[in-house]
Amino acid sequence: MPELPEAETIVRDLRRHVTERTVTGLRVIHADILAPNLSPDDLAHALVGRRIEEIARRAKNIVFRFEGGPILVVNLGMTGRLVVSTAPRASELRHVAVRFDLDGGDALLYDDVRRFGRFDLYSPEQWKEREAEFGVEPLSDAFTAERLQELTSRSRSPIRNWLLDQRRIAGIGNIYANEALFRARVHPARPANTLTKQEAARLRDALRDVLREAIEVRGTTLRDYRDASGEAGGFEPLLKIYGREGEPCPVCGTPIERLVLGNRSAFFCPRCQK
DNA sequence: AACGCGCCCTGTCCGC
DNA sequence: TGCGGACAGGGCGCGT
Repeated sequence: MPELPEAETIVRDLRRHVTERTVTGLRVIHADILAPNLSPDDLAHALVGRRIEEIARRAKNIVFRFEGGPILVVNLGMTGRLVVSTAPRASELRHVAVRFDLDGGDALLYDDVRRFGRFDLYSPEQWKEREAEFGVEPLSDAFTAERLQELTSRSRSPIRNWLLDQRRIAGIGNIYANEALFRARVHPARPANTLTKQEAARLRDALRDVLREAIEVRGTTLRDYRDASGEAGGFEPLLKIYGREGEPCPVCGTPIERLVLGNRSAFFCPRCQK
């Protein structure tokens, strides 16, 4: 997915549309997106008749807190969408996996072509435990240059791979990892523990800048991502490096190159990124 | 224990 | 027009 900015956009949209609403019915069309220990009946029993009290984001997850305690955590995988049924674009959904009927007559739809997404149900205690496994939120005050330097110093992984591990920094995916490394002028294959203090500081700032800018324009749509109204995000034209193999580097004009790290593409300028 | 890899699944695009 | 292969915002479980 949907990385941090896209999940954040959806959370903000859903807060307006479905907070304080009660789930009056629930239909699971594709049960394979449910966690292995979770049946459609379990989900319905836990949530039907309950009011959504709060919607939040943690890493790339969308967290629904229901009255009385149950917490539904939705990870959108690569192609998951959460769209309100009254949006004009809702009729374009072709792969609805779960439908939440809401008081008032409309519904919240979960659509997912590839079905890599996942629904998990937790008690507050269980979620507290699970949540602790995620790393620092990059937009929080806790994410300082010193913290990043300290974290990177303990790994020899290529920095692009390192950034994708949700247990270290939460919410970074392949697009924003590549964009931030370009802005920080750090080569994606650099072992994490070789970053200098200055490079770590630049990377910290670059991550925060790119995530904030992407949230500002409601995320990046390459193919599948949509907000809660079914609309595309606006950051794709603002990508400087991701998906731009062969195009001139926007800084120096050198053709952008692609390499594969850990089975995923990394894009970089061979001249700007050391 | 940390890291890399293959896999889950469907759709699209590109070259032949 | 059809077909095979590569590739896609993620994350888990496995083996080393």
